[in-house]
Parts: sequence; C-alpha cells; structure tokens
Amino acid sequence: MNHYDNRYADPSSYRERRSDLIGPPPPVGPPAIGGYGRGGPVPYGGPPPAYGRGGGSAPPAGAGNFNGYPPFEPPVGRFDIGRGGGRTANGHVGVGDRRVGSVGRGGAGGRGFDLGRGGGRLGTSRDGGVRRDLDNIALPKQDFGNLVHFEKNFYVETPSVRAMSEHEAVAYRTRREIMVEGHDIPKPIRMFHEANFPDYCLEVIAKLGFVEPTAIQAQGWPMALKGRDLIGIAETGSGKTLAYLLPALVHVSAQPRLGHGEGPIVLVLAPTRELAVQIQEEAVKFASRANIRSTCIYGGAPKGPQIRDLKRGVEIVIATPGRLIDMLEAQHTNLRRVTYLVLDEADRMLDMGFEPQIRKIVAQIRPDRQTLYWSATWPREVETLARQFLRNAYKVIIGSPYLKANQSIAQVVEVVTEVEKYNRLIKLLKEAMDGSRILIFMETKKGCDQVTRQLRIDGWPALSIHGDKSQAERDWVLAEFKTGRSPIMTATDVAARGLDVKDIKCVINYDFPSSLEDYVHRIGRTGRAGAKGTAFTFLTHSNAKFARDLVKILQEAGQVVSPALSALARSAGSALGGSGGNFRTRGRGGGYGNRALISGSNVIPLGGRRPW
DNA sequence: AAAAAAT
Repeated sequence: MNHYDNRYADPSSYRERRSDLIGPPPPVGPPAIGGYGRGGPVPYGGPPPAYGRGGGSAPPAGAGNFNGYPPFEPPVGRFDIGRGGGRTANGHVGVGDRRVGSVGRGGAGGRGFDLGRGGGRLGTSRDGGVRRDLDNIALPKQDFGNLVHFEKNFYVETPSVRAMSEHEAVAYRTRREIMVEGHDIPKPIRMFHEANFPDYCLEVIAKLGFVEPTAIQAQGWPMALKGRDLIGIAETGSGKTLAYLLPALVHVSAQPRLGHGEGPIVLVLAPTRELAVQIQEEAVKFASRANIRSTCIYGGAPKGPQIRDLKRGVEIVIATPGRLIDMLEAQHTNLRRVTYLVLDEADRMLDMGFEPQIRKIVAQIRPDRQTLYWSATWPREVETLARQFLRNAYKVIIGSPYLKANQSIAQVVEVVTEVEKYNRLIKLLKEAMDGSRILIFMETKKGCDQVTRQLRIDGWPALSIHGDKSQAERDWVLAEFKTGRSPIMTATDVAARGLDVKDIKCVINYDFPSSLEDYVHRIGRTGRAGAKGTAFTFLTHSNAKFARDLVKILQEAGQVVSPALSALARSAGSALGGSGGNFRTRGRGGGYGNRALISGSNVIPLGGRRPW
C-alpha cells in the first residue's frame, strides 16, 4: 500500500532516481489566438514554417489574396508520405528497411510474421485491401504464465474525504448527477488536493486555471486510482482526458523504471490521429514535470522519430491502432510492460471498423492490467463487447444514462431539402461570422470538398479536413482553424470526436450524421468546459428516421422543438428500432473517396469579395 | 451508402 504514500511524501525522489533519463520533447506552445477580425485585413505571414518550402512567400497576385487569406500552400517536404520514407528532409533514411519479414523471436508461440504488406496479397485496391491486411497481421502470442505482481492501487483517502459520511457522498453524487455501479465504490473527492496527486499536478492544474474537479473527475479519479477497471461516461467537454491522464501518471510513477528494450507502461488508444496528438499535448503538460516521457504513435507521419522515441523508452504511448500494430509487428516496441490501458472514445473504438484491431492489441497486454473506457456516448450493445476486456469494473455515468447532449449547447434543427442547404448555410454564416470559429460537418469527403470549393469561390475563408487528405494538410488545416486564420472548417466525422478547439461558437450539421451518437459528438465540438455554443442541423426527409430520437435529445437538453421537426418525427419511426440497432450494423462502403491531390490544389483561391 | 485506422 504505501508505496505511493511514500512517493507522495517525497515527490522528488523518483525524479532523482530517474535523472539519467532524457525528458520528453517540450510541450507544444498554444497557438496565437487572433489574426482574424471582422473589420481589418488579416495578417498572414506565409505558409506555416513547419511545412513551408520557401517560407513567407507572398501569396500570388489576384483574387486569392483579397481577403488576406492565403491561397493554399502545399505542405510538402517534411512529410513526404507514401514514397518510401527515405527522402524526408531530416534524413530518416531507410525507415522501411527493417519492417516485415524480420524473424520472430524463437520463443513460445507462433510468430506469424510472414504477412508482408508489399505483396498486397489481399487485393490491391487502396481502400479495402489495406484494412484486410491490417486485420490479418498476426502478432506474436504473449505468454502471461508467470507474471510478477505489480502495484496498481494508489488510492489514499485524505482526512477530509474520510470524514465525508456515506450520506454526504450520496448527496454529492445526487447534486452533481453522478451515477455509479460496482463493488466497493470510493467516495467522490470535492477538491483537487483530495485526489492525492503529486504536487506538480496540482501546480499545472492551478496554472491552467481550473477551480473545481468536474463531476467525472470527482468520482472517476478515486475509482481509477484504486487500480480498478472503469467505464466512464460523461458529456463532451467535461474533462475526461485529465480524468484518466492524472491517475496514469501516478500509476507510472509507482512502477519499476523501464529497462532496456521495454515498451510503455501506459497505453492510450484513440480513433483519430488529431485526437491522439491532442491527448499527447495534454499529457506532456503534466508528464514532463515528472520526467515521465510520452509519445504519440500515429499514421501519416514519418516513422523514424516515432521509432526513435519507442526505442529510447517511453512510459506513456498514445496511439491510433493501425500505426501501433505496425510498430508491434516490426518489433519497434512491445506491450509487455503495459499495465494501464485506456480506450478513449471507447464506443467508437469497439465498433466494426476498429474492433479487430483492438482485439489484436489487447491480446498483447497482460490480463491483470487496469483497463479504462471513456466516452460521451455508450450504446447498450457496446457494453457486452466491452466487458470482454474488463474485470470487476466500476461504471460511472454523469447525467442521464441515455444518449444526451451537452446542456450548454443551443440546438437548432431546420427541416430543409437538399437543394436549399447551400443558401441556408450562407445565411447562417452571414449571421454567425463574428470572429470565432465555425465548424461544418458533411457526410462525405467529396461533399466536403465540393462545399468548401464553392464557399471559397464565394469568398468565404473555409478549409476542409478529411481522411483523404495527407496528414500534413490535415495538420495545417487544423492549425489554420485553431488560430483563426481560417475561421471556417468543413469536416467529415474525422473531426467529430474529442477535438478541443477554443472558441468554436457554432457547429453546423450540413448533412445529418449516420448515428445519433455521432450527432452528440459533433455538436460537442462547441460548448466546451462550460462555455456556450450553438449547433445548427439541417435535416432532410431522407433523415426522417432520426427525427424522433433527435426530438428526445433536444427535449432532454431543454431545447425548443420546432413544429417542422415534430411533424417529421411523427411521420417516421425510430432510428434506434428496438434497442439501438444502428450500432455495428453498417458495413464499409468500399472505394468511395477521391484521393486529395498532393498539391492541395483542391483548395482554391478565395473569391474576390468579402461576403459578410 | 460513409468515415476512420498502416504504407
């Protein structure tokens, strides 16, 4: 037990023991806010230094610069993706050399390293073949026969928590709408210091300006610190990331230090690259203070630096599944030291597209690990599947156990026809352009590109992010959006979950999403951390099957339901059928999207007038 | 019928 007690009494001791270790990369500084204003010209200093070729080149003459928004500057050079990786500017040569076919360890279990990707044996179509390959990669079987015990219970009640009566704990949970399940549930904490985090955590928390734990943190922290498995469900923007990251740091600090060739202790899995990067940025803020190293492993970026981080030894890995499996297959790392596993956006991670990959990864991790699932949405069907990977789990739900939207988002639903959408969008933009950001969701990548193109022709400073764009372009577009240099972003569901961008005052669902869970996540890009936001949603008759459940979500959040929406709801059945049947029922449409041009020429110069 | 996740 009191491992952790001792450590906490002297937080410097661990740092000293580890003084030989190299610290993590410095945290990424917050992007400068501003640069976009209603009246004035927008300062634009040329393409982003990270990607720019020449740097700071003046935008070409012509309409493109009229509003001060840059024409698209193709971010090439640094991420020379898809050409073998040997020619990157920073000279990571031969990343591909040591990949497939390396011999498995001679030890127990099959090795199954013979599934090269070079041959494309499962079909050469870009879309489809790739995923089947991924699913077919066999990782070496792990032998968990004689593992040594590891410590995972670090929860020590402070006197003030101990003094809380059972009755007070229940009252606190009622007041903050905390619903708990499981055996031996700890009392919630009311203040940050009651979680017994190391001082550096409290310092960073103070610096970030947080005053009180959110409900999910108040109950989730003591549960996670107890070392038990956990399902944590709380609305978008309510602080789930810190709810699992801070216990992760405590967990890491109490484990034996990494030996040569050992992989991470904490593994966090996320469904998109941008979300993984964002979690990593959050982790670094805290971990760097404890000399705990963390890194992000995700596709579309050069492997060299990622491999280097893994080889050097890193306590926390935040990853998207595909690249992690790739790294495991190539034995750049292993998961034999992982004792704290997090699935962020867990319902998404367990849906059809991801489940096989998750199974593969989880099979590499010792069964007595601590496993934590987090999401704002948790369809009933997922839980059965999820429980396969859990033991004696707690469950904590904030607010209603049903599908629920964040209450601080105003939701406006408009019943329209397909052809009316664009003009209606323009009207909304004219009202909404006030210096903050506007995020527009589309159903398809192609639709995304088409609307973005038209918006730019009409002079609207919009850029688009979706999965057919190069990672460099995705990074660049998101950065332009975050800084406000390009205040309108159109997106597919790649941007639906988890992304935390400041000052998104307005989300527009140009196309209705394919599930109500996605609806809740999409609109949750606004109204973060108690801020207000507005979500506009275009609903057509072809979306009628969602109307009834959408009405429920609106009512639950205290929103006005328009007569048009009620009428549509009455005219159609429920999308959820008996029991939420829209989960895991959809197959993948093959070969749909069109690959974005590497040159970025799908982003056209802005039209020559300022329409707002 | 879509998106995402390796090259």
